[in-house]
Amino acid sequence: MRLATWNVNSVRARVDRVVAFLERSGTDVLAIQETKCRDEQFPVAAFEAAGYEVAHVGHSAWNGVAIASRVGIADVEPAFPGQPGFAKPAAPAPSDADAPAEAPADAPDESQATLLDVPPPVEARALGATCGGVRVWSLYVPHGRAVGDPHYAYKLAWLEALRAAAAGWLADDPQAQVALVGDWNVIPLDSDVYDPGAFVGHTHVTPAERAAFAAFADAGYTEVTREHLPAEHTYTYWDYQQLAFPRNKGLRIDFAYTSPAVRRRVTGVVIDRDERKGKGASDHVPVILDLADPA
DNA sequence: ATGGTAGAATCTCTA
Repeated sequence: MRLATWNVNSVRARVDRVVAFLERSGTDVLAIQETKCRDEQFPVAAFEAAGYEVAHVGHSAWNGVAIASRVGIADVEPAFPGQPGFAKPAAPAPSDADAPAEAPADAPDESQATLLDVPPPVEARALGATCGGVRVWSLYVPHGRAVGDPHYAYKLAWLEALRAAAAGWLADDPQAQVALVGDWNVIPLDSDVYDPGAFVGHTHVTPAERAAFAAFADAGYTEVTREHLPAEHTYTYWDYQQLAFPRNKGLRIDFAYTSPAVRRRVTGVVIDRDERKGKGASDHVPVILDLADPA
């Protein structure tokens, strides 16, 4: 079975390219990130015409994750258990000068009540489905924006919650076939970035992010793309700006953590670097795993 | 020349 993951940066803008990739590569299951559309906007027909079923979760023009499969798609979950939402920081309390003088002192504070009563919205960043016997999770880890930004704490909490869920799946069944694939928005090693100096003080490289990423190994998972492609400066993403791709100023941020039962089946990994070429490319390229039949 | 790209809810946000 051929299992791939690809942050496509808008599935509507790139549907022809994505379907062409599926057909050219012979991919059976594709985990897609950054679809940038709502469910009803997803171009399902083009995938179905090529022989793939699609599961998708998307709430807006941001985020959005999907799985396309030609080997079945079952038990779809639009989030992982315990997936945190992003809570906007509370607005600063109005000063005395701003408060209306006639407001009764015991008036209920509705904004505070809303913050307490409504859980933060869970973003469309994780979708699970069982395809060809493998529990596949298409993951779009929060970017973090900047160290110290509320989105940075959210990113760390999101990764830790995913790790806890994934550890639970293996505890329930040590033989479980699980693949956690996608855009992790973490640069695990200095050799995964064109110039570590360019990321000093930036997200993606902080010890906390790297520890959150490495914790999946402690939970029993193996990052099989590095296992099969250990060469330094093997990138999966090149920024659109500043001629990053022609200059090969890339990042390695798309990975596949697998359970032991899947790890044993991996016979090869390919990063489809050529997919970054030409007009209309995503800024990420597909990462492809070949899996032998289960023992 | 102090930007530079791309996609989307485009008098601007996100990456």
